[in-house]
Amino acid sequence: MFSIGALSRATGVKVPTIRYYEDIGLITPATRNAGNQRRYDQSGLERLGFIKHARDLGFGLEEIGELMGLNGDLGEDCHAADQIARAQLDRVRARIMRLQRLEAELERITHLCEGGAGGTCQVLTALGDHSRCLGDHD
Amino acid sequence: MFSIGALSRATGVKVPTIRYYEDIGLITPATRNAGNQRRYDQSGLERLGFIKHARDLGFGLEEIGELMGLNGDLGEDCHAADQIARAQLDRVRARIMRLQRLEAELERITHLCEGGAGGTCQVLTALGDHSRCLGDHD
DNA sequence: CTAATTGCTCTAGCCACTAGAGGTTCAAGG
DNA sequence: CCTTGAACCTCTAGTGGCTAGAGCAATTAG
Repeated sequence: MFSIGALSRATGVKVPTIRYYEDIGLITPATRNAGNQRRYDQSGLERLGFIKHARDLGFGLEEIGELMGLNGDLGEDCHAADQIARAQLDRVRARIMRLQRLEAELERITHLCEGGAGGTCQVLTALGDHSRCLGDHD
Repeated sequence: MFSIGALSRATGVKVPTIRYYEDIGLITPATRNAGNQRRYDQSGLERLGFIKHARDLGFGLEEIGELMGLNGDLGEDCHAADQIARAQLDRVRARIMRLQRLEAELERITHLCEGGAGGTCQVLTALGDHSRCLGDHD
């Protein structure tokens, strides 16, 4: 049996975050000892580890709740899990593409400072004026 | 003179967001007409356009406030603007790298479903277990 | 036995909005 | 001039995913 602090160290999830997950019903309320402190067993550790890993992979808490509701059998449940993971992959790819457009634009803008010849700052001008952009970020 | 709705259409910034920007002091309070409605002129339009573009480039509102406080002269101000832009570029690049690690991992996980042969869903197992990951996402 | 650490609950704050309630003003048509 | 409907006003509360702090109670190491 672990305390909440031990669980936190074991998973890398902060103590208030664990309590928060309990509050919103993502994990079932922990059993309490005589002094009203939360105690966790191995399965509690595994569940929180699952959540941590899924969070690191960018899944939202609601999706994580869905994933944890699946029982792990092959078939329907596996298909559902795969669909959630694929949706996340699509989102990640979309965000990467968007950020790459931003990167290109910011790179261009930050190069403007070097050969500044006019009377006003080209960096500020570029930031304020989308029509001077090369591509369509956003 | 534009109404808040006309300003919204012209810039692509939603009406409640414009009011929010005024509330937090990012834009100076608009002048009002006889009926207490906000009226904007050309310079209000330009300022909000600047904010919109900078937001699209991923700058935070606080940074945008700093950028707008710079007067656009060459020299110190231009250097300051350039530094803010470069910091943003660094952040964007860091986020891209992190997301690319996630992409690789999610790609691997979503491929597990196809040749599922064992008794439990490999997708769910992979989601729950970081030690099975190839790289260090996060 | 005491002191330090860890735990408890509760409230409030972060960012950048978004939604909704309930009321007022404006612009166009008759 | 009057009506109607859209656009405007203020205010409060909610979103996600936590984080911080106050003010206590329980545990644990020495």
